[in-house]
Amino acid sequence: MQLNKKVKVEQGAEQKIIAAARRIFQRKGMAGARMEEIAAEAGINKALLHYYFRSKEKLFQVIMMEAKGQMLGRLHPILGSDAPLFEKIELFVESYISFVTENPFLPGFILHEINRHPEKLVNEISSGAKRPNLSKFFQQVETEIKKKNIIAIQPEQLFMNMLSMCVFPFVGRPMLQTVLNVTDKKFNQLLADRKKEIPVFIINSIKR
Amino acid sequence: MQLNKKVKVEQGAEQKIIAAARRIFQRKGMAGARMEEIAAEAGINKALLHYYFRSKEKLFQVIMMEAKGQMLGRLHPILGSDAPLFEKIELFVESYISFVTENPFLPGFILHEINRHPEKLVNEISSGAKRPNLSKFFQQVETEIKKKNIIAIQPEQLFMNMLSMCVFPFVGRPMLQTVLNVTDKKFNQLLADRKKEIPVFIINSIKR
DNA sequence: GTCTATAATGAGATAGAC
DNA sequence: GTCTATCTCATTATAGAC
Repeated sequence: MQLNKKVKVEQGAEQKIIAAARRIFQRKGMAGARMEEIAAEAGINKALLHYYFRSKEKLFQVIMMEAKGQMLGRLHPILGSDAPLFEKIELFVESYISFVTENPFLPGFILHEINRHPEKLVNEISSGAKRPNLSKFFQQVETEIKKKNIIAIQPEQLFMNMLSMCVFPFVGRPMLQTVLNVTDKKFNQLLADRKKEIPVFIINSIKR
Repeated sequence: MQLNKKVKVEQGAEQKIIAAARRIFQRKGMAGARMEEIAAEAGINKALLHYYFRSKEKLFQVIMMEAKGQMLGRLHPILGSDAPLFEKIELFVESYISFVTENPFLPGFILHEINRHPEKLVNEISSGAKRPNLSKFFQQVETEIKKKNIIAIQPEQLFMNMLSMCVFPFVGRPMLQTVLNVTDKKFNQLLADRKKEIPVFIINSIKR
């Protein structure tokens, strides 16, 4: 009895569609993506898209839900952990940059789509992923300030700085690379270096 | 002889169109924008758009060129000036945040559109604005490192950190505001505070 | 210059054969 | 399940009156 014979290497049509839709939607957004293009990318026919996912909107929802879950799902496990503050910062930066390196279009995609629909609040966060909770991290920051281990800083500002430095270089890559006038290779190296550089930069800034 | 009688308050159709196109394109992107919508926003007729600008593509080019010029044009005058490094950082952050506060959708717009067209290199930078030149700034950083006034840091990393912290909170506002769970008012306050907070954060980090 | 009406095209969705 | 052919509608673009 050999079940799932072709599941591994040669994925089913549904999975091929999702993979293709992910690539196209993330690069071009809902409005810019074409069902035709997604079908081609998946190596199948346009009609088949509608067979598996009734409409473009439905297919988009699948991709968007997955995306939000990935972006926000990483926050809580790390920031809510019991690791000491400096270690936590290192873990967070390392983890987030690794993730975005694998999914460079994901942040820009989410942000663009949210801007397009100011009405739909972001609150339906992946309608399943637990709402990110930063309170643990914030408390930790406050505690370290009281203990005079770090300088006074609003935890919100610290978090913004951290996330900004991790994510923006990916979202803004084309602009940055042009302005810095560096090759792909060199830019990739800069990005990789940031896993170590950002924690140092942050900790230098806040420690007493 | 009163020339330009109505130029001030009541702008001509062409200017009304550009202003409307700016708002719509920046929020929804090329693919998401509708000529109908731009016409309505400008308080005129759809056909008139085509009278002034032959096509949607042409109108888009106008807006995009302006946008790139604004984003990149601010770099050189500040970073290329003769101000001392720390002062320059303060000036840059102050100026860039002020500008993005006035044009919150501009960075996301440019970044999204560049992603949609990986083919067209960004090199045609506003086809008129002088190519941003960071060499002065970079030299200054190197000098201060040699003089042991600041710690060793790659100038590129410093610049990325600076720009990231200034721009990302605007691009990622919806996400950040959800995660931080704060009101519009509070978030605006955080953004305003950053004009002072970021320079302190950066200088704390790099100064010896 | 500005409008209304309409043509032309692009793209999502469905029908029906295999 | 998968395809080809087709329908339908939204949207860009033009024609032509005023």
